[in-house]
Amino acid sequence: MADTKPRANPLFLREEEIRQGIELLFFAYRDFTGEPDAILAKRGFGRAHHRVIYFVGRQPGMTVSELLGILRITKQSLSRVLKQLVDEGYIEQKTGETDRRQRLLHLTEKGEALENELSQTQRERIARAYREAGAEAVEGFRKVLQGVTDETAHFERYTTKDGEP
Amino acid sequence: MADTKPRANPLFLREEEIRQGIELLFFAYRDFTGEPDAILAKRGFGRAHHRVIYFVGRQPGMTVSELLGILRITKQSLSRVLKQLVDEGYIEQKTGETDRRQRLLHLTEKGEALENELSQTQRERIARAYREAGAEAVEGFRKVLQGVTDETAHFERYTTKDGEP
DNA sequence: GCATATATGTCAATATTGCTGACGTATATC
DNA sequence: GATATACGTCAGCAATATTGACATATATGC
Repeated sequence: MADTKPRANPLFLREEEIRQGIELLFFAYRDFTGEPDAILAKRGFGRAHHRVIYFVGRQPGMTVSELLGILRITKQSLSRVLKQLVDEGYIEQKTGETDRRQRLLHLTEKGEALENELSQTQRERIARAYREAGAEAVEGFRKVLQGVTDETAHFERYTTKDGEP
Repeated sequence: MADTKPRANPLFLREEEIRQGIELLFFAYRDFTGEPDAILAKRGFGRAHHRVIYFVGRQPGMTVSELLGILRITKQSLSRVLKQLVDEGYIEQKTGETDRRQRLLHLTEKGEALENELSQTQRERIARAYREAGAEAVEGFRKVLQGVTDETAHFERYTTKDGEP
């Protein structure tokens, strides 16, 4: 199993390469969430609040069901953070016009301000990484991460929406 | 702020591109941790146990301090999961020879078996994504994720260690 | 050799975020 | 009118993180 001559065993290199990928994901995610977490903590919020604010900001008028599908958590879990965000004036719920059972989610001004503050650190981080790596690398980054992601359900519908704004 | 003609505003496209990066990271990480989480749940473990087992398997003989530096959690948090893993026979602690205060961490056979089972799903996922995306894309993926990661401390030391096995 | 620093462990209290199960209300649909 | 769907809520439980305080063993500097 343990070959001491790395050059002699291409499978070892492959394994090493793959494990580097695993670790890159871990470290990148760890550092990526660090700064927003600190901002959130000041307001008594956590990462779950960030996710809700982010996706509602991304797709205003989103329904609760759609959000649940993206986050892949239970409605009880979502309900807790969503209620807080509504109660504290970050998110508004508007009754759906075609289907009055729906509660369409929107950021308030206060919510938008927080969204901006939170995602700014992340946007800067990504922008810097993109700039330093170059356009070609960015395309590779996208291809690989798409491949890592499950090709199912909401993600597809959600991400292919960029065609028509 | 809201330009309705996307083509006319290159900054809008850039923003869109960057937000896609944010989302790719979120979705990839979400799906990447899904399978191991299910395996862990059967043994009464969580994601934190996985991280410990993974990194100890990656660098046998690692100290507790080094592990803390990688995970960036408090020693109390680590202590809880580490104690469980030691008590249940997944990890062994050996007193350091040069520094007897250290408790060098190693996987037992049982620990290696679990490590393998857990990371296999992730290795397969990464391997598939790499295969489908191609070598050049992989290089881009690495460049960008390195850029997203903080260039500090333990990560550097840890990842540049692959030169001498 | 003594003071101090470091590596590690532990107890206690608290917060966030996830889960399951059960139940309720409003609205749509067949 | 029966049934399904969208959403909300109460209650309890578990995993993971935090802070703060304190303890032990060993290393290191003077």
